[in-house]
Amino acid sequence: MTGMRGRPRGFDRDAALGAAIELFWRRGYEGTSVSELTEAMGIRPGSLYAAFGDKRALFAEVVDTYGRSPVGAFMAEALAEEPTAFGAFARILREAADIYPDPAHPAGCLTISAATNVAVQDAEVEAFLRELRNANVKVFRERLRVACEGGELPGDADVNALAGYFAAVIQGMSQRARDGATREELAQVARMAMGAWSQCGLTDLEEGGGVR
Amino acid sequence: MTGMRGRPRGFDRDAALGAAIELFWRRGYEGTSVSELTEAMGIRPGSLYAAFGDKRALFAEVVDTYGRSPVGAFMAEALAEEPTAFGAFARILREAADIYPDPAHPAGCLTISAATNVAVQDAEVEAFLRELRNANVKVFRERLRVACEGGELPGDADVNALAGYFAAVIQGMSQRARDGATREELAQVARMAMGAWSQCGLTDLEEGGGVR
DNA sequence: CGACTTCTTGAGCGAGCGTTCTAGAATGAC
DNA sequence: GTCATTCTAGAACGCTCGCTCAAGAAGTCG
Repeated sequence: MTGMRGRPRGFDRDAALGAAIELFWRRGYEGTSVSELTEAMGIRPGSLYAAFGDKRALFAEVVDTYGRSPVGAFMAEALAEEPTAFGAFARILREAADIYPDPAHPAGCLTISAATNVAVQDAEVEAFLRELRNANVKVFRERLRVACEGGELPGDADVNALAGYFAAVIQGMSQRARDGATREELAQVARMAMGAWSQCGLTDLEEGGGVR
Repeated sequence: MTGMRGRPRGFDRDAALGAAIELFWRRGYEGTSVSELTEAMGIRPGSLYAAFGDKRALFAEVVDTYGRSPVGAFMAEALAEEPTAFGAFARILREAADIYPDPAHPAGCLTISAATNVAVQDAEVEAFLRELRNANVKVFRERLRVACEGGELPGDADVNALAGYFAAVIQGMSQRARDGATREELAQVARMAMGAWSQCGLTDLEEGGGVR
């Protein structure tokens, strides 16, 4: 009962997982086939299923591992470390503009890209992805609520709308990065997006005529 | 050489196309199988291939038809009809908040949903979808350029960034609608998004310390 | 040394994919 | 009527999918 018994694994599990991350990041959940995975990971299907379960479980582990990586966790870190909500969201947008187009890895955010995928047949995976999306919005909302209670935002600020707004912008930045937007363009988008901060759902700029 | 020869078509082509639109709108390109299509359209595969070509051609026709429909053309109409760029984009956002969550049809924008799909295996379809996305940004950019030349915007306004910004927000609104966001939430998002207008890439709100 | 356990290999499973084929049915032209 | 043409119905094509299985290889145990 000392060392583990049986034939030892013949490949580096972490390296194989890294290859899976890269592949899922680039091509999404359903866009990546098991045979592509086994080829990229350098193993045979039997080994994949023995080491990771099935494709769904592997994807879940990929998302989890990515979320703990420096690139994947930058939002959570900003929300936790910045003293003000304004500082946190400004930093998130600024860093997203740096990270998303970085050629060192596939463009955009793995989580957002995977979660944005609308072609998912598998109902369980679809629910999983929807949870990923809404979890992000929920975290934003919570941070904004704290800002309201702390007095940084007016007590009647619409945290729902602000959270939805930032989620939308960030997701859009990820997609724009995938479509080839440069770091400079994304930085500008980030700067403009923070312009909404001064509004907080208070100002009413309805104008331009009553079409519809 | 008078009437068309051969056995006449036994189904309503427009109605069948409408069913295909509904299906592609809900489930995306790759999420919709030909057998699902034939069932929803009430025809057999042979009839589908005879009338529409193949799945790709059918999808292209779906996108085109949707783009000419009132719901699909609201952006182009706003850009063409509103005298100011501000009015056009404000109207686009306002109408998107109305249309995207409308339960009369699948949530969000067919074009954006389909184009956002990252799981597309077929390289040609992927290129087609990318073009759809970038065409939108391009149209925005052009309208903003006109606004610069007309004096509505400062001549050195960053039309690239503004166009990318609005594209990102609108895409995010479509996705939020698909995730169940209400008309009210989207209307708030739209209002906030227009707050960026006053900036036009001039203001610099870099602050919050030099983390990163 | 076996006995036991675990991993690897490679073939192959059933199901679904997009698509095509064959037969026959329904029309206009002559 | 007969022919050419066009559509319909249904079976089936080849392919890929995610996944499994049987056999053997490579270790730790006693």
